[in-house]
Amino acid sequence: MKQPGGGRHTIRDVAQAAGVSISTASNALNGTGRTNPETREKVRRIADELGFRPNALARGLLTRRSHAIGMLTNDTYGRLTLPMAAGVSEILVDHGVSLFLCATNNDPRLSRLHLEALLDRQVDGIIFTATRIDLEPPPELTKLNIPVVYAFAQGPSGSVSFHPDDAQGARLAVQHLQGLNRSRILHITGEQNYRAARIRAEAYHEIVGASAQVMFGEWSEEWGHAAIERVFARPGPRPDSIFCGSDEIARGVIDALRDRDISIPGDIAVVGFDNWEVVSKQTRPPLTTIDMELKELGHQAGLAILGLSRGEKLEPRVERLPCTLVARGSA
Amino acid sequence: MKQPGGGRHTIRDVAQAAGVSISTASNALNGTGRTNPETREKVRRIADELGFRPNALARGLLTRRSHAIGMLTNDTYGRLTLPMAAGVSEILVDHGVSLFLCATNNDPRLSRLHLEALLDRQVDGIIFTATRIDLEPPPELTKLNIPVVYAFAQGPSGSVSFHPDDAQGARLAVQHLQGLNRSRILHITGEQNYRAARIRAEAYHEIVGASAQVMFGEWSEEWGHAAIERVFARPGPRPDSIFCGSDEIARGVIDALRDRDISIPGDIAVVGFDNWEVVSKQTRPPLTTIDMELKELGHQAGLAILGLSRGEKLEPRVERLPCTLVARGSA
DNA sequence: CTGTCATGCTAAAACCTTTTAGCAGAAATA
DNA sequence: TATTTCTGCTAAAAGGTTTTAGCATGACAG
Repeated sequence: MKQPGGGRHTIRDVAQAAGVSISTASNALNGTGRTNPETREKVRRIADELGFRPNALARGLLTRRSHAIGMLTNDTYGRLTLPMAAGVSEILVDHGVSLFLCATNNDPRLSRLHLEALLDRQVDGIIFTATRIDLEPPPELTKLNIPVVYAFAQGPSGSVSFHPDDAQGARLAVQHLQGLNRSRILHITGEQNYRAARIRAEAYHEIVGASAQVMFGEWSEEWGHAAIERVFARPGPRPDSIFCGSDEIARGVIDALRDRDISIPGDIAVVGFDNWEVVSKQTRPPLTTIDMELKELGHQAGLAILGLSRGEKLEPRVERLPCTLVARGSA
Repeated sequence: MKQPGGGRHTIRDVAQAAGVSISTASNALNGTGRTNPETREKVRRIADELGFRPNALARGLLTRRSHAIGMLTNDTYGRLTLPMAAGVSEILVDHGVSLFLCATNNDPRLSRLHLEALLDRQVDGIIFTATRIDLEPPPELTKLNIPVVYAFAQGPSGSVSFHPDDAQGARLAVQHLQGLNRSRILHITGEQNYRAARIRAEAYHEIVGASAQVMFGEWSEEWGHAAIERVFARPGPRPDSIFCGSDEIARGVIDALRDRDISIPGDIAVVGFDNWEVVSKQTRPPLTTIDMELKELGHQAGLAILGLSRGEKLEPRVERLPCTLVARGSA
């Protein structure tokens, strides 16, 4: 039933087969204009039989809406970007919108290349994501005359951005430990120049008060080890619980504690941050941790860009989405 | 300098500003037709000044090449799919081709939805990827009249597909252990109904010969633990080295061996499979493992689909790309 | 019987680009 | 001088869709 040209049926074919004009066919299919119900049904039936699907390029050219949006991501597909991308895509697909994925790999040249390609393709909007929360998005983005949404990344003032609520997540963790009657809560986290690390540490500090003690380091399992070593090397009372800045750090911490035959959570309870299942489900005992709900964050970003691309006005804001606590064995 | 319509400059604007016709402008910019060098330079200069970039939709409509390709992926962005996607994208971007990422999540409805969207957008080709190597690709794919390439997934006969060379990877691992004078090599791997697991086990068997011993199980750290437990529970000689089917399994194995105060690699050498750095760099000692070169696999798939989309004929084949061994501390 | 209006349809323009065919004028050839 | 060839350009068509303006037809009101 395909055309000899190897291509697909066009609306011409539908119109011809139905014995109407192209415009009537278009109107019938889209429910626009005035059409006799009978004609409409007939056209639709025939379009169905022919397997007609409109050419998105032609449609986009005319309507100036490509029904595609671009996602510019910073890192080579880290574990943070991806659940978000899945969330975004999940929302878009049901609205007939497709997703261009552009990995910029932190390379400005690639960044520009991808951005230009997206503009050439008349994308309806762009989602900018960065793993390193403190990295500034490329300034070109702000001058665009298509909507931009920032996810997990700091947008310029006047923009819409979505973040996990790091402070609330930290409070969740600490309060969970306090609920277990722990009072000497230590916080072992990643690099201080990460905004997320600072926000979490601050929230922790506010709740715990004077006894607060923060150890900044790296976002690695190794640092978890090293930190425990340091804690046990010095005199004074031991913590009865540890709030870790990432699951990887928590894994290092737990392994180091096990090496010292400390019982978890009996002697020391441990809470992580990320709910990266490949880590958190594999520690012994399994890790109680904070989930940043990245997929939901993707949903929100997707909905936002969808609305903006339709011309809806969204008030500029930094939306902080609540984290949840996933209780497993370690606390 | 932008048009009042909020849009971008069109080739009209360029032609007008240069005082030539649209066709001359097009010819000058694309180097087609016969153009006076002077005119050509002038047009190009003006296009540059105006920041003109051709509308990809209009161009695609006419040339019937959208310069976009779709990547249909099975899983919600697992660690296998993503390095490949990065590799694909890396190749494409330099040819001005963009990548639609479609996560089908193993849902046939989503699969169809994404596929239709891709066809509507006139993509120049599709790359199909599946994490579970034994999953059949949707049969719709075979009837398409645009090129399809399979990566990490079994294509139907007559198709082009790319895989890591599992057999060669397994041989690499075993021969490395033999080079360390290990003779009692045990193979702990994942589910037997994975083709990759069977291929690797077979290659291992061929080299090791009579002393071969394969333990199939799950692709998890836990199974690594359990397997070691089982090995140490039974009588008879212990292995002097273990070839694991994945880094996660290897991690479980190493942890279990450490718990028993077995020295690694002194008493038992361990080799993994995947080179998933977040695991392999964090074991103690760091894991010697097989890298499947997924990014390179992505490169190859990208080049293949690019060629096919240009009308080049590629002979149908299953290409197996060599794995490499990454030596760290564990063997 | 004339004028107004609603209905159902269509022709044509528009979106932006590439490409084909062809037109003048100049230069080269016969 | 008359013809051909080359050069540099342009008008127009094409690609597939949506949308605007308008055309008959028939119903209805005055």
